[in-house]
Amino acid sequence: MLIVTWNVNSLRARLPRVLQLLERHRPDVVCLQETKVAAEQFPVAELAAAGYRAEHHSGGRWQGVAILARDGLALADAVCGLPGDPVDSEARWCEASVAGVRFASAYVPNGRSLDSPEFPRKLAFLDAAVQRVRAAARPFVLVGDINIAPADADVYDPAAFAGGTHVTVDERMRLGQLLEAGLVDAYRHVHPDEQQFTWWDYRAGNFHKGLGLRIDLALVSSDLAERLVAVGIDRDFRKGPKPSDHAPLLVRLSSP
DNA sequence: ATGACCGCTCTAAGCGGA
Repeated sequence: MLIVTWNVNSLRARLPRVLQLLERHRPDVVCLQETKVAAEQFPVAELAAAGYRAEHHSGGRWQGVAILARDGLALADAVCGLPGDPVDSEARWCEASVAGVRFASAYVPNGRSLDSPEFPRKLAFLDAAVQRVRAAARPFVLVGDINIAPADADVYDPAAFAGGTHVTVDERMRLGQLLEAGLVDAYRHVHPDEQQFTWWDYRAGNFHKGLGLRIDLALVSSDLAERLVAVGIDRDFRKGPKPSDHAPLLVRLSSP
């Protein structure tokens, strides 16, 4: 099973690149974040023509998450929203089951700055995610733009991020709780020592300078971690015409 | 160099993103 997670920064603006990804990799499951599309504008027909069906939680101009399944795979039991998230007006979490695996596509709040009200809101979202993961049946896959760099090795310049979001003890403690709940950071599990990023600021030529963060994660339940065959980041999708500022993360599981 | 982008839209030198 090939699973992809990708923050597309607008599904409407990125549709050509999403279709390119579907054609190139033929993934079984694709979790999208920051679709930034109203429900009635979700490109159902275009995705169907490419051989995919979607469940989505769409919030209009901001946020938005989706789960796509390749034709022939059962896509069932979709649920929008994260129980326990104190903000229910933002589309940041959706779940669906594909081929017997429960998937959550998550777009964790950015947090903006440590003194912003958005920062405790980010922590509260993460607390709710921990509760959900503890309660969820296995096999379970939580993927998405988690907006936390797990370790300093996942940051191009840790000194530059000191005092900022994405690297604080408060955020990393909650990521640790997700792992303690039985999830495995699939990229780090397969690549214990490599430094690769999933996001690079559009500005300042940061992508071409290699200045990025690893903040898009695939967290798989331990029963699935045994089946990890390959985990990679397709940097080609950060290149070329109208790229997202995130690159897709690809996770391949062997057959059970 | 505390610079540089991109997509959204109540099209504003506005906001949010990370």
